[in-house]
This record gives sequence, structure tokens and C-alpha cells, in this order.
Amino acid sequence: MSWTDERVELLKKLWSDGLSASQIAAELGGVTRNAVIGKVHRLGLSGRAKAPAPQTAQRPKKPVAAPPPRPHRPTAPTPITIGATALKADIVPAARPQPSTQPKVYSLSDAPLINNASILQLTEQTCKWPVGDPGSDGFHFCARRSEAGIPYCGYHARMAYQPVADRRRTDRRIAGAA
DNA sequence: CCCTGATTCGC
DNA sequence: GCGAATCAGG
Repeated sequence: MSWTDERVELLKKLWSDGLSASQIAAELGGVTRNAVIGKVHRLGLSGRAKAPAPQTAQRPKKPVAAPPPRPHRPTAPTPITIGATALKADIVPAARPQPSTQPKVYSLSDAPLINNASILQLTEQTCKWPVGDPGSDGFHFCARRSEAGIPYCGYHARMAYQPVADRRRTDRRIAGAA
């Protein structure tokens, strides 16, 4: 995945919005936070104003609002309780669609219609691209206006219908490689 | 250990 | 130019 004009533009926007490099990397997809930081430096926009955006640095112990109820599948009747953990696996992040057809060129959509959208708030008009780690606090859906006929905004539509780039998490130290 | 950005340097 | 590896820190 390369730094297209559009991706650079989004990078600039998110960076100036105070998002962290890893958050931006997650939103862009196909790049690591190292790549984002490297690009930021090459663009000469390192150092930014104080970020009012909620940094993931320290998570608040209590969510501001009650956590959204976890949806569960209506298909199977509630099984007889053997273990109490049955619901755990119910949240499955929307699967990234596999590459199919090459879509037309979409324009970059605007800001999210819903900030921090939960799955329950998604409608026909909102991009259903999952952002962040399901189960983690910051997880939400993109929720920019979706393009007609497809469940994604212009930007994510392109990600969705492109071959899934290897989403490397190589920022981890290699264990054992003393 | 989780995370952050900064820097280096082989590609 | 790119970004993994590394560094320095919260």
C-alpha cells in the first residue's frame, strides 16, 4: 500500500486532529504506526498542537455512558447454562470483504455522521468499516456517509474491495531475538 | 507491559 | 521515499 495523495491528505487531517500514529495507522490500514510516523516526519509536520483528542494513553476506568448492550444472535435459543461465558464470542467484527470487483473511483467522504459509532447506530447511510480493536475501548465504526449501494464510505470502499494487504503488526519486538 | 513519538539506516 | 528496528520516554 502506498502513500497516495488521498491517504496523505487523510494522514495530515488525522494527525492535526491529534490522533496518535497507531490510531492513524489503524484507520488507514495497510501501514504500521512506524510508517505513519516516518511519513509525518518526511512531510515535516512533526510536532503538533496539544491534542484535545482523547489519547489512548491512559484509559478512563469508567465509560462516560453505559456500554452498549451486546447484540446476540437470535438464531439459537438460549442454551442451557453450562458455563457463563457463552455470550463472549458473539461480537464478531465485520469481516473485511474479500477482493472482488474493482470499484469506480470514489471521492473522500466527509466527517463521520456519528462520532464513535457503535454497531447499533449504523444505518444504510453510514460506513460500516470497523475502526480499532473490537473489544477495546476505542472501537467504533467509521460512520462517514456510505456510498450508494455499498456499506462503506468512499475511502473505505476502496480498502474493502482491494486485496487485503497484509496488515502487519510487526511493531512488536521479535521475541527471543536477544 | 501497555502505550507514545523520534531517529537511524538498509532497502 | 519508505518503514522496521530501535531508542527514549509516560
